[in-house]
Amino acid sequence: MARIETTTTDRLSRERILEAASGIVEQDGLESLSMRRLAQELDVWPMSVYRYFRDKAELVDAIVDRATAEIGKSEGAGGPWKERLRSLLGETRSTLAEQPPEFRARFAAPELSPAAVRVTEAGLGALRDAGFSREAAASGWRGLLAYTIGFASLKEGDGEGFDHGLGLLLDGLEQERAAGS
Amino acid sequence: MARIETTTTDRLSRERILEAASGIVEQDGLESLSMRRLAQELDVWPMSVYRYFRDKAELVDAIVDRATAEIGKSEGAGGPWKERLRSLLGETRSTLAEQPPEFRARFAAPELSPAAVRVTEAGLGALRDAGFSREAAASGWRGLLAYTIGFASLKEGDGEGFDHGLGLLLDGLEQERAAGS
DNA sequence: ACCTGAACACCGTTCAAGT
DNA sequence: ACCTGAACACCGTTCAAGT
Repeated sequence: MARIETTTTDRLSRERILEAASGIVEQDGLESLSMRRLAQELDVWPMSVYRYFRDKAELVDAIVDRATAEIGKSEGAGGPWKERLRSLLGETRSTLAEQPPEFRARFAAPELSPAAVRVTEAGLGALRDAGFSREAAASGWRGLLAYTIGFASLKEGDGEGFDHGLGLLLDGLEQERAAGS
Repeated sequence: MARIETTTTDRLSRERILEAASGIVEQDGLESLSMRRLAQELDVWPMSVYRYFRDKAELVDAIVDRATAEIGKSEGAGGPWKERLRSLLGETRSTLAEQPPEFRARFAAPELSPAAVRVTEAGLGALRDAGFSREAAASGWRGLLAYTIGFASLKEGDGEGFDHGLGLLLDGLEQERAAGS
């Protein structure tokens, strides 16, 4: 049996840094994330992290992207449009609800988050497929996204009541489309 | 002409501290607010602020309360219920839109903010007056508040489209009430 | 008793000094 | 050229020393 070199700490990498950083945020909140504590948890010099991330802001950006990376990945183009939107926004709500408020705020400025861009494209696609004009789709999506982000912010309850209000919005949009307004 | 004692700095007070702190947040954002900078701006020793606020968290609480203090103050009990809610939520949205995301997050945990409590009471009152059951009013309010907070979070545009989606929710709730569900 | 300000235990980041 | 770690310019807050 050859002696095995057990370097308990693997080589540093963006992925390993992000994993540790996400763990800190999940456990103790964003305000507990410091470059120094992160480095300590990785058993690395504080400055080593700066090889992989320009500064703390870039690191936080990457954490948010990672936390929201799965949203909207599984959405196909098939099925009734209301079901597609229910599924897309339900997934968005439940994922955002787990994140700190600062993370949710990024979804409201879609250009800052790849996931927000993807979700918006999927949502607009569903509305366009359903026959909404470009303007109606954009306006409708704005309301649906606002409702979803807001509900994710509500501290009390899980997603209770989310589907109900979402149904009101979707039915209302459907009625408007039928009326051709 | 008697010599006038021009102590350029008035006596320190909660109000004076809050004014200066709010100014810093408005100008440079919440992350720029530090006890040390605040004291410097007030031309006071850093520790003097601690006479009026236990710690920074209590100070920030007070800033949020101050920033949202006017919401829902002018709402009477008269007029059509949908108009009452439009006015209440419109005011809520425009006020929250000016605040940093961390401030908005407090509205989602109403027990933390006197203003959120007041707005929720006013909103529930309007729904109850309109004939909604306690359960229907609570559920409906949850959706309306979520929509409003979410819309306030959207970075692009002012309140454009807010009334439209709000109308869909209100009309939907009205239809449900009529159907007696 | 009150006020002061030094001190403690932190930050993010720069940069000179070492290899 | 790379890596290190001392140093800089900050934090919030405690607390001993002065009045």
